Amino acid sequence: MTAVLVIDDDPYLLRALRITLQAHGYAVSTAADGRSSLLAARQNAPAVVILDLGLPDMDGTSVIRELRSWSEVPILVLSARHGSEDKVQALDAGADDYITKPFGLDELLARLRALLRRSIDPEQSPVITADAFTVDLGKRTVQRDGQEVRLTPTEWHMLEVLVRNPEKLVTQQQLLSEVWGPAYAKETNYLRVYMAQLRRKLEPDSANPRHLITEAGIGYRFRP
Amino acid sequence: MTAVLVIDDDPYLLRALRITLQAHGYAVSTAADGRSSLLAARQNAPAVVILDLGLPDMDGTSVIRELRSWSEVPILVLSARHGSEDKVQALDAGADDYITKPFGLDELLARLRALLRRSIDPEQSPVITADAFTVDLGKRTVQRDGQEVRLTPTEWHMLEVLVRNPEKLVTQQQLLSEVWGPAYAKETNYLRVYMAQLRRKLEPDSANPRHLITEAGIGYRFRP
DNA sequence: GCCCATCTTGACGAATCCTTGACGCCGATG
DNA sequence: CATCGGCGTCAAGGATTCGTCAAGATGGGC
Repeated sequence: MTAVLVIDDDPYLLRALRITLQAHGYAVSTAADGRSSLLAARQNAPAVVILDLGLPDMDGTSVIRELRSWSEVPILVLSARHGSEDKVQALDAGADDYITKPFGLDELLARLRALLRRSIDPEQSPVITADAFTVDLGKRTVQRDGQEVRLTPTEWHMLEVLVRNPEKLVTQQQLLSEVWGPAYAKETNYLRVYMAQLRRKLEPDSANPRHLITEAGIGYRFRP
Repeated sequence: MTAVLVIDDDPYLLRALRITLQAHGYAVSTAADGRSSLLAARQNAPAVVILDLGLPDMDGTSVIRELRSWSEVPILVLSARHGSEDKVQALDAGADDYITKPFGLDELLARLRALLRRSIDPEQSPVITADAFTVDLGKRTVQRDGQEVRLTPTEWHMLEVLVRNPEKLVTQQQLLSEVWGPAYAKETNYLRVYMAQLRRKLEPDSANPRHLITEAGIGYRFRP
């Protein structure tokens, strides 16, 4: 099921969107201000974000920029402001689409479909195999010996970053800022703890990892 | 230069778009009806298509569908019709965005940028080959005889400096200050130790190096 | 309010990497 | 022919980083 994060400070509109989206088969999570929305985006890793500009605590374009600094999730902006300037600002900050209020719900849904079509399609085969385990990026699941492995959100997020860059070295800073945020660049402890978790769950011999390789002093690498 | 195909049967709008787009650095080709536009799309392989609905010979959604049947190029639709139905139809047919007339040119340009941002695929990293080994600067890997060679951070850093300046002489001071910092200009010991390491790992005959050449008294040189 | 899963934090031996110094080789020089 | 400086080699130690574990802290669901 496709996960959508709706960010809006108007409880009525929020409720209407939640009901409509759920009726069309989306899994909906919500946030009412900029700060909590960034947190929610990190934890839920939604497939698409619907963002109402004019939040109480943060500038709209700031939210977009923060999101973009670590995520490529498609962003659809809602706004009451029709001016060209606002649109250009939001789009150039990293938004993918911009609808002005009032809008038709069917138009919103159609634009949502258009965005999702783009973001899922280019993933040729969202399934990555590493002979010991299989990662399905679309379904957000991992299998090992035909058995599904349960990962915590953070474990998954970290695995996803590595798996999306096969063979490529991902630096500790990249991982930390992707998963925990740019402010955590010094907490390399987290990496060690979670890498151990991942290896225990995924590697046949976690003492001699074959797919989740550490490059001492630099970062980690996923080898299919 | 980014190639844009503009499809519009209104010669004035067409001219305005051409001039604006060219002024912003795009290469513009045009078509005035459905049939010729499909031909143009095949021949020019544009990076993005701007399509005005309401062409004389074909239905707008038909053009989109035809295009989509063989191309994934982003499509931005212009239309005079504000109805939800038209938008939904176009978007579900495969369009990526939909603007209604009249529209601001800067909004059009911003939406164009948003579409193009999505479609640039992750470029493959530059690979440097030296017939005995290959260096992938993007993945940060070195291969020799198809086998991956593991380098320590310092080894890699030093190799990187040399490989980024093929055939060029890199002085000892340049190497030292790049890898260890400007304060280490006297520690030519390091260079000897690490150059030996690199040659042992990479050169077929480390006693007679063919790619990592010493220029006595001056520095080192990488020869592909 | 309690329980459970998850995340954070700190400490420890183990593994890896960097530094340092000694030694021999070679060509240049006097 | 003897000396000297620059280079390659090697290995030991010390410094840094990594893997591992387990005990709190946190937060959501009931």
